[in-house]
Amino acid sequence: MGTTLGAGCGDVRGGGWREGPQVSLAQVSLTVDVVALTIRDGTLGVLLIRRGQAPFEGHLALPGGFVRTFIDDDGQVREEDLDAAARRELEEETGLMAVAEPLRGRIHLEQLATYGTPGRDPRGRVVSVAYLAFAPELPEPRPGGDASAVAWEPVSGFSARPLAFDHARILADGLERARSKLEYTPLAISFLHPEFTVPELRAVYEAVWGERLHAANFHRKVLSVPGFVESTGEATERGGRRGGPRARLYRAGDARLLHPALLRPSREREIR
Amino acid sequence: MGTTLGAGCGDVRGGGWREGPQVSLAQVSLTVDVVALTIRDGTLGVLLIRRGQAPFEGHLALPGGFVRTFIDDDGQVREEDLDAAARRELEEETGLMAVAEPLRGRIHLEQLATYGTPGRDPRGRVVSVAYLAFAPELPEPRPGGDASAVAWEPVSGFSARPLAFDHARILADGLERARSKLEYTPLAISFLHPEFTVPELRAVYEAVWGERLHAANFHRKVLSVPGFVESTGEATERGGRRGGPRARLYRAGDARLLHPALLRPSREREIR
DNA sequence: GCAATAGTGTCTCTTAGACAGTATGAG
DNA sequence: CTCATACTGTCTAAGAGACACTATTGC
Repeated sequence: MGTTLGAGCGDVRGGGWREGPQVSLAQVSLTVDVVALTIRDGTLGVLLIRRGQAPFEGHLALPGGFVRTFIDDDGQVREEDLDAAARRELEEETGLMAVAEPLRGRIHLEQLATYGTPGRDPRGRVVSVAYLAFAPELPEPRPGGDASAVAWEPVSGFSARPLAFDHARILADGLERARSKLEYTPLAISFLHPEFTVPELRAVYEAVWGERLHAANFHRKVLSVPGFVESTGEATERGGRRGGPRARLYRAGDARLLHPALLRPSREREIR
Repeated sequence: MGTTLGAGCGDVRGGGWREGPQVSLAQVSLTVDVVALTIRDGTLGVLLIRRGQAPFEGHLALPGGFVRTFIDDDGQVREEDLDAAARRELEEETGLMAVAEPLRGRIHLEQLATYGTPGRDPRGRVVSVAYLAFAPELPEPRPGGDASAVAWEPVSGFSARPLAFDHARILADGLERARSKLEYTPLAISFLHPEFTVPELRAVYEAVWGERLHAANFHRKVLSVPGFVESTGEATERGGRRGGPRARLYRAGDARLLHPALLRPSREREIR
């Protein structure tokens, strides 16, 4: 129990609480953790670090860290926004900012959920705001911050190696959110470069959902959803690795929601 | 700027941050705020309190308050879970616990999102975890905690009276989440008593979505979605207020997701 | 009786998904 | 050439939504 638990500090507001144990307002440490997903070699990968210090030293974990308060030279307090903290941790701890500067802003980042179960962090009361990031294929990251190593790991095998803190739960929630968002938003395109083919888009869906899709129906479906993709008029320079015609190129359309949605074939099994 | 901003406290972890301003780990105050929705007289209502003290004294606000740390008589620190804090604030600040004890556990409560923009609370760095609650029609609440008044307000008019803090934004996010969840989950049933009729269920959808639905098609659709509702074999004692046959009674089925989903008719307009 | 409502029948249009089939290009 | 692949055609079954219609109740 290292940090100040805030017992007795904070401005206590009057009235309304009951007899019984002494009560104080919780001052908590706030962290952000990022579930960053990408597609590498046709499989879904998540960015994991190996922790360089206690607690959970040597364990795999999601990139993340404490939200900060900056104190400028003139004494002005500058607080960090949660979204900014998530983006900073992702860039800093993985070297992505240095390695892939032109990709800044092309990484989709959204808040996932907040985890505050007492005891989730042995250092004391630490509440974590988790974020979900979708990134196009990126170069190998480089460790920074308190990470001793960092790498894209296939999500299929993550359960084999337990993660630090409650990060396995956060990752599971992030994966479910990602799988669900692919159904009714065009976010799959966030995994791709600005110009892409329909088969590449299908590969994203197959990797995230973990199942094969019917190529012909997927193709027609994608083109029939208004605003999903927009033709560039161009085609790839060469055919696929094993031959075939050159695929046409598309870019993102202006739709923010897909209607009708692309539903997962296996949905029926999760209904009850 | 009342509360301790945590500058300089907390266990600083080594390495990795850049030159420039002095940096410290943020110790924040943590609050929960609840967007509690119900259907009253066929219209969607949200539970609002009138704040009894500064800041925003006299303004309307969502029920909520600080997450607490309890210190038992033997000095043991007992931290409060976020979900528990949300439920406690909802019950305490509105008197619902005393008024409607048998309804505890019948109120659906889920985490909505976390709001931590610097400056959102004039008292300092206060981060709020917002929750969304669906409740069946409840008796009038009674003020408690730091609320000087509390009431169910129709959501249609909330924008006329600005809410404290960033609660208007939180309410808007909660409404959108609720509207969306009705499409693909059976949560509309959370607004109803254990036995209900299809027209009552339709009234929930109409109130939350704010649009009239086609009664005949809605009826057939609800009965055709596997596991949505389950017949009790009974019917209401009397017909509607203006006549008509007695409606059959149903209870919740075992589905956790609706497939196929019930889509909002007006969805097309929000797509781009 | 009249008006409102619960619930069913049925028709049309759209969509999902299966399958067949053609054209293209790497090796 | 062979074979995988991009893409199109077409058929079937299911669902969404519109409309007509019957049955039942309060007044």
